[in-house]
Amino acid sequence: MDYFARTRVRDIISGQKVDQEVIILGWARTKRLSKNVGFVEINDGSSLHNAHVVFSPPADFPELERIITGTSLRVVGKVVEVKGREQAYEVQASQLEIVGDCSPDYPLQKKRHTFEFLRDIAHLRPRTNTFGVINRFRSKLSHCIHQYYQDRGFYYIHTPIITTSDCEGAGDLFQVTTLPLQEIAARAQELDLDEDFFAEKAYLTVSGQLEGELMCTALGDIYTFGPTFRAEQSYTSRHLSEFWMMEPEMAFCDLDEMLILIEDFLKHLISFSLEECPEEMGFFNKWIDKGRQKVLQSIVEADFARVTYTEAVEILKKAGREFEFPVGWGNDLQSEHERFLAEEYFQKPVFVTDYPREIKAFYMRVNDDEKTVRAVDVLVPLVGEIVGGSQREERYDYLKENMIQQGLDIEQYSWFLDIRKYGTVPHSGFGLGFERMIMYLSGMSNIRDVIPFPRFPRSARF
RNA sequence: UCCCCGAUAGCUCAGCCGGUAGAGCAGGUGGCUGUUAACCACCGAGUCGCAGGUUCGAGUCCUGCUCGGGGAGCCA
Repeated sequence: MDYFARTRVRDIISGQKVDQEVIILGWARTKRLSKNVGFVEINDGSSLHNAHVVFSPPADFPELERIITGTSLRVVGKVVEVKGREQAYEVQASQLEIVGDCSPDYPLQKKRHTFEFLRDIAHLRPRTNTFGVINRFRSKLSHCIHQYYQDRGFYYIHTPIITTSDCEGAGDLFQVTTLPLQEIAARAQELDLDEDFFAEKAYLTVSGQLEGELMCTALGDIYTFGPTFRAEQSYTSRHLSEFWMMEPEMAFCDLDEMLILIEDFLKHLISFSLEECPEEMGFFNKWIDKGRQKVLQSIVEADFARVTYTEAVEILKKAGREFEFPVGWGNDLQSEHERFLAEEYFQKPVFVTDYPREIKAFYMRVNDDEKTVRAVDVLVPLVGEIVGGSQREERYDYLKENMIQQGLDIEQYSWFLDIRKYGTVPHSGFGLGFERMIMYLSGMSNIRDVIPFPRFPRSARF
């Protein structure tokens, strides 16, 4: 092929190649033919926009007949500037070659499809405008996250996917096993864990946090960014069984210092999107959520709201409205409460800190009041909880007591306790749900449409 | 796991008080025009999600199941 010789569509429509001959390798999105002139729009994945290729006269290009939406093509032609058209540049074709015919039953058409339909053809939906934009945006935002932390002296740590910690405090786990379960079940035998691959129960990770904590006591500032697995039976528009989470962990950092980092980080992601991804954000603003850009712009310019859990409860009590779930100190905040705080009361991202000890995980640092812990959730309109984090309990005795109270196997977590035994330091960390961040930035309302291959209960195709 | 809504052509949908199936788009054929979600004409296309039930008769009413959507819980 002409892999190295070809010109990407992105570079053609930006005008870089005007008056030059180019080779385009891509897929037909739409074709319009008439007697004297014909048009084929070609997309090669490098941009939302298509290259407009002109065939004049169409009779000179018999292959045109075979082109339907989806056909893969090789085109040679000259880039010309045009006036008074939607597109600023076109390609006057001199050669046309069909690389791969497209069967007429191709499901994608030159019109809008519902996201529900596209989920059923997740192998083809990357070729649509929306998913092209989403996937390019995911890539850019991933890079941005790495850049942000690398620039600040954080190290990227690859924490394990397979773990034997069965209670990281974050929900149900997928068990990993090589035992022949069907045979064992057929013979009604007992499972012998000693025969299993790791000779003990193993799971897919629900968080890299515990390993992150220990790495930060060696490297200072670290972050993880990888897949995370939750086996809950969640059927909602904001939960996945497999999702990507970004988790920094900072030694010698308390909660208040971390809040400064979180706010700066989230604003950085927003600024990056607005400034460096105009094509994507323009698309979202036009087709997905009108007014998205304005909302994001206002977030960058204002401070996030900050309340303690106790203050939040007071606000909810005074809200003067009936909630389905009762508001009371000691109860966890329900979705409706979080939505009220973020969408109605503050109308911007809000930090909620210092939750009751009983409703939070064992590793969170206990406050002097002995009733609350140094936890933080960041709630945003539309998505809900986008960040969850805490200052970690760095005092050996407190941590051990918390673990016993919450019924953890001390023996299994001895390595986690050791960190507090050998030169312990205050440290803090949080987790950012990558897909939820994409939702927030794009305005996409279903998390299954912001990840290429969504996994959720009863669904792991493609 | 619980609550609500839905499933009709490849896609998006209409189909009234139960009477035997329709439109746009897509595909095919022809025409026309520097077209741009192109346009015009014609053509083919359906086990009305599945299984029962009520009825002379069910896309339409009832029950169960499957799948999809929205919400709750869990959380990122």
